[in-house]
Amino acid sequence: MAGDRILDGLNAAQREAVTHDAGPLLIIAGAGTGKTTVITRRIAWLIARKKARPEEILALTFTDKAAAEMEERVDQLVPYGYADVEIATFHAFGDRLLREHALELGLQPDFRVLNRAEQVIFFRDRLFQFPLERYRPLGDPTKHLQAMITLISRMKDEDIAPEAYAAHAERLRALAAAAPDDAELAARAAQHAELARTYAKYQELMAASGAIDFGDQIVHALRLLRQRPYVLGGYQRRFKYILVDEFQDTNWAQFEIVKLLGARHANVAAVGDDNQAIYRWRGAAVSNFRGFLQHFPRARVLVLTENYRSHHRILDAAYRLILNNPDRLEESEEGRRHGVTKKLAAVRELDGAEPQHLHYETASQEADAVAQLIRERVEARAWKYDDVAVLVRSNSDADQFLRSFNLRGVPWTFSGNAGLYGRPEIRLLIAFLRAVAHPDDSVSLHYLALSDIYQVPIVDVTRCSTYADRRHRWLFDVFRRAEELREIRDELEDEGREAIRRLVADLTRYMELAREMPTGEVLYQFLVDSGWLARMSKAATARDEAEVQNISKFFRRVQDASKALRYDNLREFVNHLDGLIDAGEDPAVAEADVETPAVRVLTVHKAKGLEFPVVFLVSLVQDKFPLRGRREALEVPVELIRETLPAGDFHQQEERRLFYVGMTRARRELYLTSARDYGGARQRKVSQFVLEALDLPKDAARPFKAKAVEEIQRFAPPAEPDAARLAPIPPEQELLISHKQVDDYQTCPLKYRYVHVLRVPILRHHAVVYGSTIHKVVEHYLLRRTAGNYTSLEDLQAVYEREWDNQGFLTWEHEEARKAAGRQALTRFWHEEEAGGTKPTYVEKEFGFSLGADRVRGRFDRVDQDLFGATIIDYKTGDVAAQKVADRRAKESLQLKIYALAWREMTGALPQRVELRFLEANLVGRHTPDEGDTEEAGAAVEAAAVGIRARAFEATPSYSACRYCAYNQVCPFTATRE
DNA sequence: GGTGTATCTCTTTTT
DNA sequence: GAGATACACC
Repeated sequence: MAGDRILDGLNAAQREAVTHDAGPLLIIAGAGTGKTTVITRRIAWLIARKKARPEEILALTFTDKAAAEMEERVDQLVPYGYADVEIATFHAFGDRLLREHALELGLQPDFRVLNRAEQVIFFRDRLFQFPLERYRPLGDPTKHLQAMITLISRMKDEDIAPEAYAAHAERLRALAAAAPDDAELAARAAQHAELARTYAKYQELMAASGAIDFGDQIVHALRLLRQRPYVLGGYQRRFKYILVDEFQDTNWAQFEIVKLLGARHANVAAVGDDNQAIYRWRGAAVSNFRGFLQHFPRARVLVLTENYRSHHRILDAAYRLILNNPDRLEESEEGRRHGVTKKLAAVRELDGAEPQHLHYETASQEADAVAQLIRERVEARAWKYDDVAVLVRSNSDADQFLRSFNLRGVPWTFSGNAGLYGRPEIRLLIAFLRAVAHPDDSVSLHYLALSDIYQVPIVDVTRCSTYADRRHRWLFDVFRRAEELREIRDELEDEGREAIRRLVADLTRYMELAREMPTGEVLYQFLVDSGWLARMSKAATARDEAEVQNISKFFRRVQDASKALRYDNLREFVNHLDGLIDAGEDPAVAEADVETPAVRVLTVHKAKGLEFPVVFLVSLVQDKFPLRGRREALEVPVELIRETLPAGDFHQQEERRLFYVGMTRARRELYLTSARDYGGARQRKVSQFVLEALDLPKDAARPFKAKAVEEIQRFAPPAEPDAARLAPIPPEQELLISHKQVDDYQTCPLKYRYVHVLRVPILRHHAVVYGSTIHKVVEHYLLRRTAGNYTSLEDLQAVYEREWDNQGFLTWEHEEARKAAGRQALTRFWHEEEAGGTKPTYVEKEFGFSLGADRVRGRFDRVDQDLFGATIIDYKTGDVAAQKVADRRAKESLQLKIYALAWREMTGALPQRVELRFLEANLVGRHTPDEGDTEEAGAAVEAAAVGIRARAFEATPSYSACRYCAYNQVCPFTATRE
């Protein structure tokens, strides 16, 4: 009988686990101890011994991948091929329950499951239906949206219903009422009340539109089992045996489901390793381990410690590390009672080298040394490339290594989790789709025109953009009428003329096609016509191949997404895609071909469950690994959390477990590497985990030197296609420059080029549109006042109505709310001015002064003069919370520094004060400028002028610069991954 | 030891 | 651009 085969090769503890007859069972399976083997064989054993029929067994996992793998291994073991065992992820299982009982739960039977990006869109589309205030600021209504969605999702992990949250908020309100002096408590009560109402509203709206989210797949299923005893009874009778994989990753709600389903037979077997719990941040409750023993006090506990992966030197180091975590199961009361020990013993890899720590001077030396070592060892035939894995804590740590691998000719694959929409080939396709769907999207058209496919000379594109921008026309219209517009026609070279003609003809044709064809077909046609398809089919290099795979991945997404649309047409699709991108969707780039041997670079999280002969854990310095802990923007109130929270610094403990996971991936060799300098100003300390694992003294860092030449090579800027560089502006020629130009150049020279040189037209952001409307109204009032004319409040409001521009608002509710807020701010402004505001000396006063060969120009919103001197005032509409912030903004404003300099240049004296008047917040930021400010202003202007004259427009991407840049969708250097 | 300024980072991933 | 932290300075 098959029994022999099922127990073949198992050690004693494994055999016990597999053949455990009935009753609850907790299997604590350390890294590499054959966890999956035990589960799959146990399933096979239960069937072979007729303990249960296949359909009476339920096995729950976390990932689709794990479920698929388990299913395959069970199939191999169970002779008759009847794969009726219910092997599913928690979510898939919950989903099935819901679909079978949708009506009883008040759900539409064909409900849709929204992913994160779709949730964001759903919420944003209905943002103004939510009872929000504090968490929906009008200047940036979606500011807290992501945080609220995360909060709701965490609430579901913890099995906290909207009513429970509301009750908590109510308790806080009562407490606050009892303590009227505690302003902080009152604020907290109000915030939670707002969030609780929002959570309830979210559930209501989701139900009304027939949608659920991933969290609902668990909590609705839980509700079903709780509220419908006959449903619960049915499943309890059916599932005689339940197995849970990766038990340390279950959250509270998931364990509740397991408890309910297993209540009748109590044949629940959970398998996991508390030392490998690395998903606390998404709700995993390590305390479920202890919870299991409390819920099933008579549970059998088996500990697997025979490790089939690594040799003892690696295992000992990992154990030394993990001993530093106080909260381990083996230290707990329950753990002791059951004699849990987690010290792993090597049984296959008998001996090997101690894990090594390699420390370097700089990050690039570290990366280079790793690359070189791998190469040497491969050339010496000691390793193969695909024996080696480089594990990083954060995706961004991988860059340096990939660059070094390129330099040394080491083949690699990187499994990141994003970046598809950032690939140049995909950006181009998206730009194409946008240009066809929205002829007024000049940014995309601009990108398309300059692309390899159309190759319109940059001079010609710039000429057309500038023309379009000055006349407020679409770039597309200017292209289309290039032959008629004399200013354009006479200046175009033949080459440009032909390229533009081709571009316009193509786009027109695709617009026609898009009227009837689904998006996928339009895109396909473009790939054919542009010659890409032909090029793709003869992809020669690995790079080409990656490009092709990315394109086909995007293609599949296009087809998936168009299915979700009511009408599959290009416009709908592009709007949908823009929504998704805006909501943060960014699929991973295509996985590289696994057949070519290559070093695998991946995050430690992704490496969980995998093993490699050689492992490098890299960038091991404090604040990188362990990464500094960050709190969630909105947190589940601790009072509502039912699981026992771990004691002490649990962030650091989780990082340590993650490090443990990383170390225990290695079979034969483990290298821990670090460097002193990672590009910041500060020296970095070697990760405490390295010292703990290797039992090193605190000063164990030993620097190495790299060769200077290699250093220089690596810092060489990436080769940039030299786009018809124009001659610099000679020193004798005057350069006109404004504070906005200086500011843009400082932010990023390439942004400066987009805005002020190429003049790529963009849609203005609602906050900008709104700001300029308010500005105009204020200006109208002040000008009249200076001239001695009275303006009634009604007239002021009339001007406001007339000047109102509805560009860019999220929805009409947003527009209405903003408009009302503006009306209020203007009313207040009017009252204050009428009640005795000083009469302005100048309004909208132009200024200009020379700084060397440069001439700085601009315009003061308002200048008030009195006996003590001048006050320069600039009006703002932004959101400022406190006086301190307003003052700081005034103090740090480059604009005001330049204004102060201008005033001194023109009058000989510094203004006594500069002010930022925040109209909506009703705050005034004040600052007294000094020589330091004017010096700084002069230096900033000069630095920008030098760059602009030299036409130096290299991008300086950074998180903050790119985040709100209007060009981040088409800019090849953007630091945003969207 | 307290305060002000300089510096750094802005994860991890599944359903 | 915000928020946290490290460091310098008193």
